[in-house]
Amino acid sequence: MSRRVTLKEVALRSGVSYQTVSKVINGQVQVTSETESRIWQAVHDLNYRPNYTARSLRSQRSFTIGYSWRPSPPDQANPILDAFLQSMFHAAELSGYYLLCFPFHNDPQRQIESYRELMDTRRVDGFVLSGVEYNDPRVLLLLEQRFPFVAFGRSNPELRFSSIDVDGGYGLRLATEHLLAQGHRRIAALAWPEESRVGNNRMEGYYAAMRAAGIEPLPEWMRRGEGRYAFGYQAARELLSLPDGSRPTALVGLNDYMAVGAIKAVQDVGLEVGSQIAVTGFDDTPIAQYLTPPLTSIRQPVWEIGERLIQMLLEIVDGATPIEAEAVLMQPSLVIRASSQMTTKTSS
Amino acid sequence: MSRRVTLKEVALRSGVSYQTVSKVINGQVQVTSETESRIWQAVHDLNYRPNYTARSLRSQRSFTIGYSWRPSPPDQANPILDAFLQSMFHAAELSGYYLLCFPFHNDPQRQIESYRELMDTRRVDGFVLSGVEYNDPRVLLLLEQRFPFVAFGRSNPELRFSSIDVDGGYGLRLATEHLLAQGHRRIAALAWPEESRVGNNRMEGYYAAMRAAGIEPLPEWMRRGEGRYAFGYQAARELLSLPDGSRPTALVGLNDYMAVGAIKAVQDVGLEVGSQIAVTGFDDTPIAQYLTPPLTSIRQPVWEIGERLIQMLLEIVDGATPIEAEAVLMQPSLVIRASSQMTTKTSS
DNA sequence: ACTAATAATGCGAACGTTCGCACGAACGTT
DNA sequence: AACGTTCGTGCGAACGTTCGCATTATTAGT
Repeated sequence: MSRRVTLKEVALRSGVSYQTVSKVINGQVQVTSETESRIWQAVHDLNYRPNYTARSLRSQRSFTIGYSWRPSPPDQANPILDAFLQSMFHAAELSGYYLLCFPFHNDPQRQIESYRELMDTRRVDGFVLSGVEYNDPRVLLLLEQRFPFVAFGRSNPELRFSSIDVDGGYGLRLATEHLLAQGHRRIAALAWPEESRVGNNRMEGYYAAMRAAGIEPLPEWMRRGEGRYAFGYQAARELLSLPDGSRPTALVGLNDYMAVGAIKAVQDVGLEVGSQIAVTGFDDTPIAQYLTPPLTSIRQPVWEIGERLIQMLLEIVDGATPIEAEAVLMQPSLVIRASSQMTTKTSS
Repeated sequence: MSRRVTLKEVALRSGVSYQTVSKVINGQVQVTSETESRIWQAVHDLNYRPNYTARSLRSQRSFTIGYSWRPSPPDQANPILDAFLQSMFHAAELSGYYLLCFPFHNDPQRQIESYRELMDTRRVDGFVLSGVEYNDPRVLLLLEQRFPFVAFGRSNPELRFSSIDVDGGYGLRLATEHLLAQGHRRIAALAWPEESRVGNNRMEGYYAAMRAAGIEPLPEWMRRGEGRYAFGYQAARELLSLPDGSRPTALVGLNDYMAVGAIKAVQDVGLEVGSQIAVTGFDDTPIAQYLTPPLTSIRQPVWEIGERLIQMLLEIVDGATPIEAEAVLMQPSLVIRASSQMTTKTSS
């Protein structure tokens, strides 16, 4: 924690003014190749690195991106957090940026305060948002302040900002079509409440696939609730006790936790998952492949999302010209495992 | 992205010099209660917040803590990452600090370069390390440079630095004693390779508990390998095919993934987990409670660890007097579920 | 009323950069 | 030979704070 090498020392050692050293380092000026090499030599000898804070003060940029996310409850881990963060760190580092992470506050007032603080103190140059909701106060604040940000997920259509979202409808279409291809006709859904935009998006894919197959889903096949194990279990029990003609033979879950609950319910009533009742999830939670049977699920291109989000944000932050907001939609992929297959052959 | 309020504007509005405003805000000086209230009024009216960068440049502190961690493979998520990060964010925020997160590089050279960069550019005031290894290059670098840091986990005993670790030995003692209390006598272990300090720590608890019960574990009960599902499965199969007299009736896993693999192996040979063969894990991976049967596991006090790590680090960073390095050991707790109980009653 | 002490405030400098402009030297052009 | 150009480099200022000391206003002590 000792020495600090400054521009002046480099200048002294290479016999030019310190401002010239600065310009050479930033490639803003032509100098004799001789002086240039002297300067670089000195930089190297002294192991000089520009003081980030000073550079930042002068150039009015912090080279820092703020990110905060809603923590998952302890019994329901966020399966993509690690990869999502790492992908952003890597992409940011390539452009000389770092991520500043700050705590998530449930109180909207307090939460907004966090964002304001970071903006007003000029601590970050932009934000990445995730888990945006309809009329998200953060989005409203940042749009109003014209502060750069991008979001993982969409909000109200009339709010214009750059975002990337996973095409959940496409994901559910894949899952539903896969089940239809296995011969299923009565396919039920474990869904989220109606207020959930993400949930509604995903369900569209289910309806699209069903109707394309000429099937009009029965209203009782749609169960809405909190996306947790307990609800998945309960809903599946109810679905399995429907009368013979309407009892589903397959269940699509909007997340893995509900699907796992459903698997347990199927097994508890003495039916076999896969061969008799098919189940699919969403998110491809790591341990899902180690269940008995392994869970068919839908995987999001997390790494790519993180990278592109950062690239989009830095274009806004760095870019000379204002960027048109764009909403990118990415395609998830279906990972087929035993929980949705007639043959009990364990894949994976 | 518009206005920026500076000290000077506040000063103008309250009729004092901007330096005085600074001092009042930082409570470094006495002023008339009248001027004081005028100043605070102006601060409030203009919504003034000190520019972080300028403050940082002048005071030579970044109020930022660096943290980087090794990402988990996609099929083996880190169960405590989310809570660990959030706990640190909260603790840091209380003291006006934020966390700067940066990518993890596998190449040691490149990794060290990341730390050097952040130190030399004065971008962070200290680091939190996790996953430290014997002769960890990061530890050696930071000690040599006398740069403030704390670690989650221990390293060589002769390297003196502040750290918090979970008493894995205690955890395994709890698990083993629990199994002994259920009447088990032949208890095998799914362990990590001998080079693993964490693994060796944990195993000590197993041996302690066994010997305290007057049992000398057979060498063949100890299986070492990579801490993954596949190894757990394989090792359990081998253990279950030992001759009658030495075949274990219980398995302790050093993590949940091995335990889950073991559960599958037990079921595949037609035995019942819990009533016939008991299995325990380590980490209390969220989905472990939803397995069939739910997995008994060991839970680390993650939130407390994160908070205390930050407190320790800030004492070093903020403290006027140098702090004595201390190695704190925290006690994990046993979460008993059906996988280790004779009665098939599902707890959880 | 005069000085000494104390309280309240102001002032200049510094932190380490980047930025814009100015300046001299070398160059080619008329 | 005098001129405009370009090239290489230097200089002063600024970014918005904090810090130490100087200065003035106030109070108390004789």
